[in-house]
Amino acid sequence: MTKATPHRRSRRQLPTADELRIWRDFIETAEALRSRLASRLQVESSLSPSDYAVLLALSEAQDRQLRSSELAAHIGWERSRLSHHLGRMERRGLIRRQECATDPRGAEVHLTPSGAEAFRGSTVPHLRAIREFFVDALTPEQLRAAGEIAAALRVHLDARDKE
Amino acid sequence: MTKATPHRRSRRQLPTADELRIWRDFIETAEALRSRLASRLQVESSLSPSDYAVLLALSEAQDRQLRSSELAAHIGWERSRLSHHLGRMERRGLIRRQECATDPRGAEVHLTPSGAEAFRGSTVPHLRAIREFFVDALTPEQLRAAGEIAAALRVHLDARDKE
DNA sequence: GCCTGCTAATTGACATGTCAATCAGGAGTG
DNA sequence: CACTCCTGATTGACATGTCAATTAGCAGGC
Repeated sequence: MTKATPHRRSRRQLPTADELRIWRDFIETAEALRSRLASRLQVESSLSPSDYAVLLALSEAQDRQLRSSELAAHIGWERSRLSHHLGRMERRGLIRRQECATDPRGAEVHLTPSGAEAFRGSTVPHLRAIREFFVDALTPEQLRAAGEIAAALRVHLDARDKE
Repeated sequence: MTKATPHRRSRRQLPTADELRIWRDFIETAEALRSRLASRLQVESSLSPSDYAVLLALSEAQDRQLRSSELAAHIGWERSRLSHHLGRMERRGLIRRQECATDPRGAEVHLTPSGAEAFRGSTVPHLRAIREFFVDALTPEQLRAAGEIAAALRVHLDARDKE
């Protein structure tokens, strides 16, 4: 698409060395954060961030249960990813799947008592790790800027989805 | 949380709802960016970002070869991850491993002509995607702030490594 | 020469993720 | 009802990553 020219840099050019360096710092740091948080949580609660996201959504849900597709939409996962992950979580006794009453094709995902317990136990360590690794590293202005940057990137990505 | 806080927030407290929202936006957006870039590159060049990182390091190396451990240090990977990845890349003909002349334990990783070719072909699409998904989404001030945020997070993480 | 311990790298088992294919049950149309 | 298409969800094959164990060779002390 030939777009009206931006007032800023030309959109056709490749990134400068500076821009590239920032990109690498940004993406590698985010990756390092993710991996650090994951290994911390693994030790402190035997849950991965993915487990946590699933359990969080279920905990907040009406009756502690959700249709599989609602759950997927809520946490923004592809269906097959969720299916595989639920299979693993079910084997570990964190959740249970049962046939949906209203639609025989569907599955209801239920939080088990053991899953609820694991979730409770991991909440504080999880939040503490986020503060420690992320919030404490930034000044209040940087934190605000981080939120704005994430929002801008998200909007831009979503916009490009539809084109 | 009603807190008459000093200049900085107390380090013991859990994150506020705002802080938590920013964290989630940040980490999920970074993840979305990574995945978007990966699938774009897969289509345009049949290389993953990991492949690209390995090929980039080798391309810049003296004689287009590196000791396996130097390569790992250069791109910041664990050894076993690199070993597995090199195995896959070797099967695809992108690199070649051969015994190191000076230390029989070591391996030299060489860029093959086919690997060099794949790398050349993927450079422009790669850079273009970075501009499109990342640089173009941000104002110059946001871009600068992103660099500073990444640096601050990195420093903080590294500092916590040593404690 | 023989231990002991260190370093380089690989391996195996397993967790996680993607993609394409599949299965089963609606739902609309003739 | 028969046909076709859509939707909900799972599955299998395979790519990727982590962790712990293993293989192999170097190096120092005795």
